[in-house]
Amino acid sequence: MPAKPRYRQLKELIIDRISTGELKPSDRVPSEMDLVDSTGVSRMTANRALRELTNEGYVKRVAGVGTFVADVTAASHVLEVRDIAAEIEGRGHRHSALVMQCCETAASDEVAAALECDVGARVPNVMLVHAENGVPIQLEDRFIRPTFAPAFLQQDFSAVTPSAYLSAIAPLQEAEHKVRAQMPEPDVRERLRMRKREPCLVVLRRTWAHGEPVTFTRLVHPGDRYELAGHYIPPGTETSTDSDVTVLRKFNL
Amino acid sequence: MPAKPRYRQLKELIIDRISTGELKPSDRVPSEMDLVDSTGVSRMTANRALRELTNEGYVKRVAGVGTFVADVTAASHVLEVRDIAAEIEGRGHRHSALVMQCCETAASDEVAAALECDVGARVPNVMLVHAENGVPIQLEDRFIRPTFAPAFLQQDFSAVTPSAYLSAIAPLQEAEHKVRAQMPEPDVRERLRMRKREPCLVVLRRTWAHGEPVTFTRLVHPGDRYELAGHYIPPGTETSTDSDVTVLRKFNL
DNA sequence: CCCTGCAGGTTGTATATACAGGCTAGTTGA
DNA sequence: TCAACTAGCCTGTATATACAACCTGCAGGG
Repeated sequence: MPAKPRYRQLKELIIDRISTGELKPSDRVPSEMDLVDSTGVSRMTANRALRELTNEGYVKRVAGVGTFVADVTAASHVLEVRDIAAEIEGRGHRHSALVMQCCETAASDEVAAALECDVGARVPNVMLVHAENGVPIQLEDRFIRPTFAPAFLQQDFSAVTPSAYLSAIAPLQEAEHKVRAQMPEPDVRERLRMRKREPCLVVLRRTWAHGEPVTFTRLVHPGDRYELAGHYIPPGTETSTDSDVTVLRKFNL
Repeated sequence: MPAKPRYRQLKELIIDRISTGELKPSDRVPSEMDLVDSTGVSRMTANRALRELTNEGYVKRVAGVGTFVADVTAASHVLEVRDIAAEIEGRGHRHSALVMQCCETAASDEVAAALECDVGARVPNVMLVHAENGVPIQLEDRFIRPTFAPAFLQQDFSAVTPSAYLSAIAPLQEAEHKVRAQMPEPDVRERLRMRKREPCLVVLRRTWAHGEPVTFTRLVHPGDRYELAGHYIPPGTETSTDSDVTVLRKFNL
C-alpha cells in the first residue's frame, strides 16, 4: 500500500495542531526550515505543504516574517459553516440562545435518511432560537448521529452553541446545504416573532466527519430580516493571490 | 516593476486558450514537457502551473496519460454560475424560455447601485421565464452595464440564454449572491404559476468582469418546486484529491 | 487469435540548490 | 539621541535532477 506523500503528511500534521487548539489563530507556525530540521524533508516539500495550507485558508504567510495560523474570519472559508454566535459577536452585537428542546427523539423518515440510521432510532435532538441583541433571527433544529458525541445532551447550549461544541469534537469534513423558501409553521412563526404571511428561508444542512454523516440541521430564518450572502472570486484571477480577500464566504448562518 | 511569476504566466496562457475556445473540454492540454520545450521553463514550473489549474478546476490530469480541459460539469465550480438551459438539458429535460421584456429601462436606485452607474441611466434589461418541460421554474430579470455587450438587446433570448450569450463575450471573474425568501408580486406569481401564499426564493446576483460590475440579475424561484443545493468538501481532506468529485456546486440556477 | 510483456510518454513526488525580495532587530555612526 | 545601515531569517520563485507509478500501444510469443 502506498504511503501518503510527505507534503500531505506535513499538512495534516499542522491541521491537527490547529484543530486540537495547540496552535491558535495568529500563532506562529513552524517555518519551512523548522520543518526541514524537524522532519527531514527538503525545503521545497515543506514549502508545498505550507503553500497549499495558505491556499486552503488555514494559515497566512508573510514574506520575510513567517507563517501564522489564520484567524477566524479567514477560517470561515475553510469550515464554511460559521458559528452564528461568533458571527453575531463579530458584528459587535450580543448573542443569546433560548433552548426549547434538548432530548432524544425517534428518527423520522427524513432524519433517518439524512443520518443514515434506522427510522425510529433514538436520536439526540436540540432545538433553540438564536437572537441578536434580543431579536430572534434563527431557529436551529439539530439532530446528531447517536454514536457521535455521547455527552451532547448534557451541554448547556445557551452558553456554547451546538455548532461550537461539535466542531471542537471533530473537524467538519463535508457539508451539504439545501435552501428553500417556505411558510413557517405557526409555532415557529411565533418563536421568531414573524409577521403573518412572512415567508422564511429554510436551510437543511448535513455535515460529515470521517466519511459518516454526523449532523442534520434545519435552520429557519425570517425571510425579510436575514439573507444569505456569498461572494465568489474564481481562482486564477489577479486578486486571488491576495490572501486578505475572503475567497468564499458562503452561508453566513 | 516586478514581472508576474512564470508559473502564473503559464496558467494565464492556458486559461486564455480555454476561454477563447481554442481548447475545448476534453481537449488535450500541452504536457509538462511540451511547456518546457515551448516556453523554456523548467519542468517543475510547468508542473506547478498545471497542478494549480487542476485544483482550480480548469483541467483534469491523469497520471500516465496527460492533461485535458475539464468538462462542463467540472467547470461549474470554476464559473459557479451555471447556465440554466444547460442545467435542465443535463437532466434530460426540455428547456424553453419566454421573453417578456427586452428593452432599455431607466436605472432604479437598486440597479444603479448594483451596476455603479447613475440613477436613471438607460440600462438594457431583459426579463424572461425559464421552463423545464413546459413548467415555469425561474423568472430572470437581468440588467447589464450599458457599455458592455452593445448588441445585447438584439439577441433572441428564447434560443440562447442571456447567461450563455454573456459568458461567451467575457469570462466571469467574480460573482456575488444574496438569497431571500419573499412573497411574489401578483404578476410574478401568475407567470410562475404559483399557488396563493406560496413563497419564492429570490436570488440577487451581481457579476464582475475586468473589475467592473457587468450584470445585475434578479432570479425568482417558486419556493416549493425548486431549491438551491450546495455540496462542499474542504480542501486538504482525503477525498479532495479525487478530481472526479465536484468540489463545489453552489447555486444551480 | 489472444495474451503477455515491454518501451516510451506522462504525471506525481522528492531533493538539492540558487537567487531575489521582504521584514526585523541590533549595531554602528553622526 | 536618533537615524541609517546591515546581518540574519523568512518567504517566493526557479531550475536541474531523480525515481516511482501509471497508462497506452506495439511487438512478440503462445
